[in-house]
Amino acid sequence: MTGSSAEEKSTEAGRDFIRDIVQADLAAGRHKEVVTRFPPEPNGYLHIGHAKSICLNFGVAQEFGGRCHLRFDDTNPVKEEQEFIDAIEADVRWLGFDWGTHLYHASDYFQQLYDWAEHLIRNGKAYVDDTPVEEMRAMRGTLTEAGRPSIYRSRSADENLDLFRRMRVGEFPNGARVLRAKIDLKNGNMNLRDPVLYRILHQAHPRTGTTWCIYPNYDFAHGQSDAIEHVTHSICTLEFEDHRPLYDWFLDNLPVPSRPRQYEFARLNITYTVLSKRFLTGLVQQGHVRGWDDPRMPTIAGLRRRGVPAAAIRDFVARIGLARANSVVDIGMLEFSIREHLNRSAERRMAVLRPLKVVIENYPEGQTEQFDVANHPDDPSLGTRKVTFAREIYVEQDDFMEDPPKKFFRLAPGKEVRLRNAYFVTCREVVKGQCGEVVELRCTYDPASRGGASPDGRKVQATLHWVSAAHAVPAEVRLYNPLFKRPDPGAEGDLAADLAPDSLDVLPAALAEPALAQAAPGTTFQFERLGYFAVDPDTRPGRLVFNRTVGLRDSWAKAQKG
RNA sequence: UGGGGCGUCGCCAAGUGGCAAGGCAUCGGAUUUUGAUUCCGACAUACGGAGGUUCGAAUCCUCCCGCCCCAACCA
Repeated sequence: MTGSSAEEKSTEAGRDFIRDIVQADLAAGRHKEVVTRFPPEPNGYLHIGHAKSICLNFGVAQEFGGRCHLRFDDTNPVKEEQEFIDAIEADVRWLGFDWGTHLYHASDYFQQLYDWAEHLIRNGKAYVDDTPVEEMRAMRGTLTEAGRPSIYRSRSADENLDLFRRMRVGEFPNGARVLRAKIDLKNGNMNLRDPVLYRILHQAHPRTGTTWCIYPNYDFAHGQSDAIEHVTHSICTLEFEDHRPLYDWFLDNLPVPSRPRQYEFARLNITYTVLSKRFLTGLVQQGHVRGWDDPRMPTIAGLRRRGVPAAAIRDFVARIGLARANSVVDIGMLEFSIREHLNRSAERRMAVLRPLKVVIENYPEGQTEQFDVANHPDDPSLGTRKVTFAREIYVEQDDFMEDPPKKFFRLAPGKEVRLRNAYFVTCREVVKGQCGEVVELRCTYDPASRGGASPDGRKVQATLHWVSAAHAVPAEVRLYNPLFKRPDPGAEGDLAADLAPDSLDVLPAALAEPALAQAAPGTTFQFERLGYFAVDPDTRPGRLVFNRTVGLRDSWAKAQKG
């Protein structure tokens, strides 16, 4: 990892309230070692919001010499799948974190949790309730009205035990009964109004198979799992704040081996982006995107395929900070971190997205020559490559205007520009097609400007990228725009209505310099003057496919719009 | 009208009684064979509002306003 990234600074000085708490706890001797955990539910792919949590949990453990567990919160087999488990592990690793031997699953603790449930029952703190779902919901009351007890609330411990055991062995169908904690039906906190602990689910589990037909829910599993693993700081997002009293209630009423504490932080939101697993799942299932790893997706897999370096994600997370206030981060922040890393690491190449043919009339027919070109302007260690020049080349359509405005520096009739690393050329003639469209430029070059140097000190206003017509290799280039057409998707109530129709723009006839022909999937380059592009896994021999990770900053384009 | 949180520059975010960090964005300017990068400079008399305590308040107190979360046998 290089340089002055926010990521590194954060390990030195960057404080946040979580790290303050951990440090204070360690200093006070409350724990001899900090233990955190990242607890994904394997019901979808990880997204950049999870990356914030991953960086936090693994980061804190790393910084304070503790450890971070990867624990799957796999308590709901109707939604969870092995594919997601595998993808999550791969994504966390790719992000650069290592849980060592500390891979756990809530399902590892099913027996212990079950025993603890019986413990509550024996102590009169849990009961089996036969009330149908609808009715139970109604009896829980509302935000302003207290709940009412079910007629089953006063069952004896023995009867509850008997019923619960029969639930376990599969005597009852789904939904017939649940196990509930007996807490306080009048509490202002809905989570304390006798929450459900176990439900009957005749459903095979990815890990425990058909061993169980009753499953604990989140509240009954999470805190106890933390306690079993001796997690010291259980960090989650704000919406779980109301669950903390319940989290603590279980720890208070069960013979758990340790006493973890829950802390909450504000989840990540990004403009033009939706970070809701439920919605992302819908995009995939309804075919709005090509899959979980579609480069338009804010998933870790999508960002990776798009060409975003893991270090850029970590850097982004470090830059946005951590707090308890809800906030929406400008997508530009993410783009900044991406450019920051790619600018340093990506080798430069030339590629033309929308080719416009140029014939250099005074360049001898059949002649070619090669230039040695630096792979990186600021990093000689990245070496050089050969770039072939010839009489017929292609430039970018955007780099020519027949009738340019005052500040347009690029090619225009009679104008001279530099071809990057090659020669100065002057546009002499514009060749048009049937409909008056520009199909070709006839130019002349100045042999004295070889290599792009100014022969007599004269200036050109622009330097253009180009490829040799005879040597370039064809490529498909995929440009991505935000998935949503407004910065606050869903603000009007309908997320789907805010989906942008033009989030994918495929350019099938791009041309890349030959040095790109063998580029391996996953590699990222800067196409000079255009942006950063990653080789897509769809690439096959003879068929290059690139994803635009992010464009270069473009003050010209900005001025045009303004 | 219940419970739990949160409000500091356009966007993140430090600050926890002593005279408002930093980053992104933006706007100038320098350098430049990428209108990129880099570099320099500008950018909150002001901390949701109103009172109060204090020599002194974003930081303490009171009231008010606004926003978010909670009524799954999801997590």
